[in-house]
Amino acid sequence: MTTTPTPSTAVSEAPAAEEYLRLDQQICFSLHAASRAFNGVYRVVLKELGLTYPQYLVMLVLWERGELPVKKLGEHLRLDSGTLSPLLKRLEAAGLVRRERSTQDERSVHVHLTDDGMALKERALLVPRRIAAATGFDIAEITDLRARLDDLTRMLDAAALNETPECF
Amino acid sequence: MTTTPTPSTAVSEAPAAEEYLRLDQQICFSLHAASRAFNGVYRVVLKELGLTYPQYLVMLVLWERGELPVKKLGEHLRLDSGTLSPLLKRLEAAGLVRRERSTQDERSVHVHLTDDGMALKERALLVPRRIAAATGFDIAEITDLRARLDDLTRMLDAAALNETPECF
DNA sequence: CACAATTCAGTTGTGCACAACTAAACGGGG
DNA sequence: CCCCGTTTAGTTGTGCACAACTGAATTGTG
Repeated sequence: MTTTPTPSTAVSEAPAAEEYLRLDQQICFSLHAASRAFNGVYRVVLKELGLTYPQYLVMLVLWERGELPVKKLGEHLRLDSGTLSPLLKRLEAAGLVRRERSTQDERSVHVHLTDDGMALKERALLVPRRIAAATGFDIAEITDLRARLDDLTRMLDAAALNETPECF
Repeated sequence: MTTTPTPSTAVSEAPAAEEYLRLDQQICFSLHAASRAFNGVYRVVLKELGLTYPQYLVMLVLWERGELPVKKLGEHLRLDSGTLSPLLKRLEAAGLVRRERSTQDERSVHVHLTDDGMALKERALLVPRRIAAATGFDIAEITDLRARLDDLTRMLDAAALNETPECF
């Protein structure tokens, strides 16, 4: 195992490909694991608010922007109606939002906060500090990591569209 | 932004908390979105191998380590049996792995690669380069990002265990 | 106006993540 | 040897992600 650290002018290119496979294992696994670890901490912190992590993301957008059609909500969160429709129904069942079909355009459904939904924001204000404390990162580190992740997302989304059939 | 690094004796603490909420929205959303974007690119690339992204992660471990009990596989991937059991059944149904109960310890189930499973590695060797091309990041950037994400995961896992009930 | 294409939310089906639980097998202490 | 706590997979139930589809409303074009 791992017999050739620097293949250089080796007789076959197989070792290089194997190393790529190992690196790939590392980066894709790291991102996957970090996302799930993050999710796990939020799960604990949000439990007392009665929210899941994706529900919290939806509430964050609504707290900041007030009221939005499902379509816009999906654009902000990079989620489609297949995910949002049942999630919003659960938030509505919990009494945090109301969904009302627009009178101007009956195709679209506008999501409003209820009084309970707005009130929940006060309790949610404590969440970010608990999360920040859990990461142990300072503001600069968090901001930098965020920028890097957003770059990554942009690149990946662009690549998914092009679907680069021939890159080598 | 970040106008009040130390709120101290301010007249009201609302603005600082709101900013934290906004920053929180940014970082938790960024990680969530990056993970899903990554997943999406893998989904496209792995489609021709007939693998999902989590199935690919399992195969990567098996390609590198050969044969493992479910328990060890779960430790490597940070996944429990509730996720792995049905996933492994699907891989077995696809003819890529075999699951066999250990004769030494009948509680544990060992996961082996089949010939098809081993053969699939050859086709998978092309995957990492296609992903790397999609990110547009060079090796150094990927390695750095990976290190940062692993730090984050470690911190979050540690915090989840302590569950820091009073941090402020 | 009529009709085709588009937009929007919702539904269905598949797979993953995880908590909570079950059941079988193991292993050590009386 | 037997009991009891532990370990290990597996099952069940809930929720999210997403592809593929449906159906209603809207818009553009002849």
